[in-house]
Amino acid sequence: MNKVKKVTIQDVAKYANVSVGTIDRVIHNRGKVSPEKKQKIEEVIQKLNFNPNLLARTLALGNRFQICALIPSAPYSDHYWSIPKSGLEKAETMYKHFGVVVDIFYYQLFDESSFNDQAQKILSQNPDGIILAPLFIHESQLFVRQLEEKAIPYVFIDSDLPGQNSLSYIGPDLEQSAFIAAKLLDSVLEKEGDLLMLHMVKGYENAVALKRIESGFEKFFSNRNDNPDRIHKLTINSTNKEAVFRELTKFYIKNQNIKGVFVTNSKAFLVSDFHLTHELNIKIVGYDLVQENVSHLKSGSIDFLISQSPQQQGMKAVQSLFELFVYKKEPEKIQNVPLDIIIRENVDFYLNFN
Amino acid sequence: MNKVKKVTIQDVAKYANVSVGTIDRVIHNRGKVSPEKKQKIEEVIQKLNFNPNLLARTLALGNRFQICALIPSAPYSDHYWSIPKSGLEKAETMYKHFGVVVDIFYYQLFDESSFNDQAQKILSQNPDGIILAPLFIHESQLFVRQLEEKAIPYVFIDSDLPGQNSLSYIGPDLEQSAFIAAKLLDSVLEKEGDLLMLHMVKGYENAVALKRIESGFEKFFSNRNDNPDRIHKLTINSTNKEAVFRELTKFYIKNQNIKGVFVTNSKAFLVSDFHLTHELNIKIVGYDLVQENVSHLKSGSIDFLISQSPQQQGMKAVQSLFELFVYKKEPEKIQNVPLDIIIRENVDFYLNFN
DNA sequence: ACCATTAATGTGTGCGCACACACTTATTTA
DNA sequence: TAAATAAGTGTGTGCGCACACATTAATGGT
Repeated sequence: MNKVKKVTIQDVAKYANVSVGTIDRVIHNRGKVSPEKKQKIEEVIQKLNFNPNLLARTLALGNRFQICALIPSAPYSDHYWSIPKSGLEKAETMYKHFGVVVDIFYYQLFDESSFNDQAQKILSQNPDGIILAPLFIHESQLFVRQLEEKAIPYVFIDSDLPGQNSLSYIGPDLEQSAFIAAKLLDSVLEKEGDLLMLHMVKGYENAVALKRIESGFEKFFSNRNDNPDRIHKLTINSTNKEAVFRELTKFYIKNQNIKGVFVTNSKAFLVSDFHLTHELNIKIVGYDLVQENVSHLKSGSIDFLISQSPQQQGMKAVQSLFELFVYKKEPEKIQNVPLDIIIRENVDFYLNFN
Repeated sequence: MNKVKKVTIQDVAKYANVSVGTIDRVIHNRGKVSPEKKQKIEEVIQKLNFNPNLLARTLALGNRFQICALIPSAPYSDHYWSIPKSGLEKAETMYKHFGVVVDIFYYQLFDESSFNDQAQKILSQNPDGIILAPLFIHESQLFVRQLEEKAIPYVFIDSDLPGQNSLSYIGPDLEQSAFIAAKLLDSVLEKEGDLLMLHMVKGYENAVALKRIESGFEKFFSNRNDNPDRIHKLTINSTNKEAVFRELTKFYIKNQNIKGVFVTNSKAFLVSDFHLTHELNIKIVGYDLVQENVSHLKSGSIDFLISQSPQQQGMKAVQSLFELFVYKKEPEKIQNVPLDIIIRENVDFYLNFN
């Protein structure tokens, strides 16, 4: 058994003929060390390849890093937001031994006041770092301003709020994701028929994000010099089934040559439902592995889903903050996650979140 | 600052009116504890939600877990095997604080004797766990037998060796991956033209694996009652460019209606090269994000690559062994990794291995 | 009734580190 | 010249746990 005996601070001390206290001073440059010894010690550290034992350090310091996350609540299991949440939790169990605590606060998806309430609660806790899904632009900006006053670092997940001093944005490249959606739709369409890009919004959505998506989608076709009239856009101000059905009916009656739909949120299953009830053979590309989408994908009524590694987003967010706390390591300002292309045949591999 | 004071063994002791030694006995059931106290203590542990501090435990035990990995060497950077390797290393830095050491041993891809040499070296180290890429079936079986004699747990990555007592297999579902390849090829082919499934082997490959791939590929078309004559198979006993070109020339002259090729190893770029030099417009689906494949994908001469999360394989392997060591937790016997569908538009997101 | 077992419990030490504190010398200052 | 100050060092304690060992209480045999 080759016990790769770890080099300890004691070893360094013995080797350099000083006490551990002096080593400690050098490591943390607290001064009060004669230049000669300092240099000697630094050499010894090099030679012995000494690395402080993070375990012992954490134990001795007893430091706790409180990370607060502010994300939408998942009203039911299998809801989209339960996945980033599971990523946060997974990362917490990973890092909890190093004193990391992740407290998750939830706001209601269409209720800014709940956002503000929770934000204030978080502020009163004086956490060491924040993970924020800034779905409400204005409220998020206000919150972020307060964080900056308190010098609390924060990362965005899921969607970005450019122009802020966030430590990092961890999420999809939206424009590229729409470009991919376009390509996928095109690949199943035999190069003919019209296309619909369908937004469903409730008025609070990030308009910049939608613009990016539109631009990515259109870019694919303009790159090919396609006829721009092929692409239709429809915005429905609701995610309510009846409302969506009503609007879709109206639209499809006027536009009978639609062969493919790109649904720009996670509600592709609603459109799929509509197609099924009206026996329309129209292809669908959507976002996110929410339960309804998955079952429509498996039954073949949705063709592609684009998944933006939601679990990884949660994990990376915690990881980025942890590394900042412990190693003073600044993460990349933008961390784009993989855009997974999901079809019926590979969906199962993406579904197990232990 | 809400210091979420962690519950320690001391707290439990005080609360239960016993000494820490008794708590310790209960936790590790070393016996010698009166039933009443035992029950009392267990209740207190529940009530206070006591969780042993893994840091302190690791520090106190001073245990080191040596994991040896035996994988093919990566002759150049960007080689396929550098990715699982990076996964192993990433996991090591993650778990090194808990005493995990991952020693990687390399064998030459087409040299069984190098495999045996390294295997013996590993055995002489008496490691606590093994990660093995069992590309050489016979030699791997021999190695595994020796591991079992020594009761050293082992996991397979990349390819499975069914019928062995491995702790886990961490890798792709090959059959499904070929099924996906078929679907992708089909989706870009406008439902006509012949298909080629191309093996390149050097005689040492896992025949069972190839059978699985064939079966998955064929299943897709037979599910649709396609004409089986559409599918051609070719096996080239080399990965040498000249040899491959020669054999492909021979084949394409005889089979002029081929519209798509599925390359069953990571050498799709060779076929792509061939198509480019001979100006053939034939679609390609292949495996793995090796550097040459990526550049052909980006230039458009390869259409799809299927990636089998190589980095995750390395990470999960270490993780599985770690959890076995520390938590006595047996992993799933088969851990299939995601089969990522890679196209030009999303490849970049999969390429950064910090 | 005595000592020898055995069961049940408590105590002390070290893992590697950070940090407060104590201790030396040399250098000022009153 | 004594005392205060500073620069450079060493020592001791605790973080939470595991484990060897010391101690006490309960039971047995003769």
